[in-house]
Amino acid sequence: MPKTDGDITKKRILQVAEKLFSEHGFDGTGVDKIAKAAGVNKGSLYYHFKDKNDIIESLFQKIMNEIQDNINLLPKGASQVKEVKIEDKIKSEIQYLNQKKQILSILLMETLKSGQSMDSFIKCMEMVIKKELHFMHEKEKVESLSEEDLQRYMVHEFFTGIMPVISFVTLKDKWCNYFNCDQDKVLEYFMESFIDSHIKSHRL
Amino acid sequence: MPKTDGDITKKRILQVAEKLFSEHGFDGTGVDKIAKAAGVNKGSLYYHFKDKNDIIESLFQKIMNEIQDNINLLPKGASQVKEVKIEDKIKSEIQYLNQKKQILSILLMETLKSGQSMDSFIKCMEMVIKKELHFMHEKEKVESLSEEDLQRYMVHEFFTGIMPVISFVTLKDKWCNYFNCDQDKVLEYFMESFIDSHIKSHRL
Amino acid sequence: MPKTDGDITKKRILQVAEKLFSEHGFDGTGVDKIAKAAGVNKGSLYYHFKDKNDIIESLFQKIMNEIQDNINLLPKGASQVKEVKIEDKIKSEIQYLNQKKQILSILLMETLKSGQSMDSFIKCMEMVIKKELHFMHEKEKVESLSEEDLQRYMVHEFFTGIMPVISFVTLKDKWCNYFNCDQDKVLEYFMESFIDSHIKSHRL
Amino acid sequence: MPKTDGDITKKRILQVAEKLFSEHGFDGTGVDKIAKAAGVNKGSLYYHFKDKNDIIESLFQKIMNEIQDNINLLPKGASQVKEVKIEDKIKSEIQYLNQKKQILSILLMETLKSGQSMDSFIKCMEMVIKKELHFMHEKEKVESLSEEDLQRYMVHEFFTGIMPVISFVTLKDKWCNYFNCDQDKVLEYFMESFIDSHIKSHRL
DNA sequence: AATGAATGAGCGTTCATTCAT
DNA sequence: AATGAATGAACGCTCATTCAT
Repeated sequence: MPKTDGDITKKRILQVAEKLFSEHGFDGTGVDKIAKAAGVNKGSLYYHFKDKNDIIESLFQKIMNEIQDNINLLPKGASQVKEVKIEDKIKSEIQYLNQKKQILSILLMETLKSGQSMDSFIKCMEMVIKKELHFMHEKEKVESLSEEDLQRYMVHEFFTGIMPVISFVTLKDKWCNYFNCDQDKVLEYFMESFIDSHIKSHRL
Repeated sequence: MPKTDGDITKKRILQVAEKLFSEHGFDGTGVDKIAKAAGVNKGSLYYHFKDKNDIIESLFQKIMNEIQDNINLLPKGASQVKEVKIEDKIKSEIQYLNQKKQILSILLMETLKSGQSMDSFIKCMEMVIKKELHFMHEKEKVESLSEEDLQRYMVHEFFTGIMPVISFVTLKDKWCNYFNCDQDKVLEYFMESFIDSHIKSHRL
Repeated sequence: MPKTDGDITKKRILQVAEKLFSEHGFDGTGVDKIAKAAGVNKGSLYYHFKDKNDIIESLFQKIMNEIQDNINLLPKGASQVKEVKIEDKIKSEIQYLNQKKQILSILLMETLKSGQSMDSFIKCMEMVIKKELHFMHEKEKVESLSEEDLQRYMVHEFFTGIMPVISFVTLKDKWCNYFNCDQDKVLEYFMESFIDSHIKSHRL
Repeated sequence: MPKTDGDITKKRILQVAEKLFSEHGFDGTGVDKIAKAAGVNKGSLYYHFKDKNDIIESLFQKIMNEIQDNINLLPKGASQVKEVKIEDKIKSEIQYLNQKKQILSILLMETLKSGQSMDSFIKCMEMVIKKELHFMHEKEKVESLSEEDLQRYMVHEFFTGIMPVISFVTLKDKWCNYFNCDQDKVLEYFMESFIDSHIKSHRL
């Protein structure tokens, strides 16, 4: 009985799967539970996705496409880099990644498994860093970078720029819960720290 | 220090479990596989551990105890903070965490699951940071810190100090594989970055 | 003779189903695979056939009808029994059955299942034998046969006449593959054997 | 709760599986049904067999071994070929194969599927024919046969000797049911036919 | 301390079938 | 006449766990 459009069903499955995977991990989430939570029959789920892996891969593809297409880390209202205060820029970046924290958790969890060749998290973050790079500097400058300088830049941005922020958005809830402290305070502390460490290192 | 056969078996199970959990995640690793890889009977495994959870919890306890007891981040040969060059100190820290990267991956993976109350990774890192804090400063100074300053310090150390390093040790293999680059080079780049960002922020 | 699109679709489904059933058995062939291989929608398949069983039954009906209507075991060109050399007659019989080997395999497989009441293979072969009987002898002679003599004849023809030939057409490919030998050679050997055994028994 | 010996369980599973496979085919028989019929848990079944295929393969192995080891087609009491009347020899052969009709049906059904590389039925019958060959003739004579003569012999024995008998034991129940006739009568008719055709061809 | 056997619930997946459009 | 979507039962198989020996 096709009461609903197929694409809507597919979207609902993806939404629910993203939530459940981020809550219990990929292996910890049964297909039954996804189907039930999405309000669809298990067989129907397999009409839309060839297997369980296809679900997580669709999720990966979705975030990749979104980064590729939509990313714009400027705060709303601003249209040029120079107009923006660094604090606002970071805040808006954190805000964006915070919206994506579910899929980011999943990506990170899966990439941490050393026994499989998954590297979507790195691939994804590579895109983010390169987008940012092209966004902040003139084309010629970027293209004149040596392979080695690029790697140096990537390592720097990934491990001391991206990872603190990703850790923050994916772990801040548990952090606040564990230390029984206020989310806003922690955000404030994190901003200070991040500016003092990673951001300062840019300006030198 | 295992004296009986039973303790040896138990130790072997834990070793194997740590390896497998870090490779395929907790939920991705079956008890059968642990038993087979450890060369013990499945029933025997249940003689030593009450259930699968007991295995991972033993692993957590083990790393906690180790941090509590053994941690000494001074490079070999040095006995006082001032004698040590900051580069050597970081290197020795990375070396130590690198040895523990399996259990750290597991801890991080499990803590990333937002749907369960696991926070061992945070608890563990709290211990590391506090050890370090007491190690670097005089007792009175530490105890005179306000609750707020402590949190500020914790946030700073965790997100911009610990997390870059943990990310590095747990992801460097995949990073090098993905970018097809040399481990030593990446370590060098990371050290530079880390000193330039987190470490510089200490000295200001 | 299909005049409408629907009949063409139906025919294509039957063709594909015959192929797939003979390759993987009835239970080993999914409706999805038939539909996909036939290039039709699964729902469409259920428009033409009420269920999966209906497909195989249509196949059975088709071969029954064909035997009833078309069978003519005389080699082309000949119009009377006496004109035909026995070797040619057998060859043309084998040729005919060889064309039908797919459906024959299916019939045989299904009839071998002792747990269900299917006996289409026997029914089908009964028709073949009786056709042959009427074809070779005068009507009165045939009708004068006692019930017992008929059974004796049927048993003889089925088990020592039909079954060797059916076995040959349905298994010769695997035979040649297994013994790594030439199809033509095997046909030659079979012809000799068959003439020496079953056919000789006719003439005595 | 290991109340019964493992080997007994395994044997019971094989027994039941043989029955069910011969009744409904391999694909037509669910693992659940085997387990239930054998009175064991499904999980237990998978303790003894690595997968469903392993069950059928064990069955194949069993009949192979049996043919290899035990086959003795002489009627009880006789110890030499010459002492035995041909009728008795055939009868005892039919009797033996009749005991094995379940596995023979399975073998034949599976080998009839042209889409898979299974040829156990042929392999099995090859063994039977070769055993028989060595049994009937002196060693030197057998070994002096040319490759071609051997193939000729194999084809002859398989298609006009073995297949009629196999067909008889596997289909006689359905035959009698279909024609509503007596098993003993049909056996009698078959014996006559078989002697008149295949057996006569030996003596010429 | 260890083993082999068993258990039942759940896994991911495919099945034959239905039906509104 | 055909399609896409859905359904629920069943599939083959693995899971964590138990227990008599």
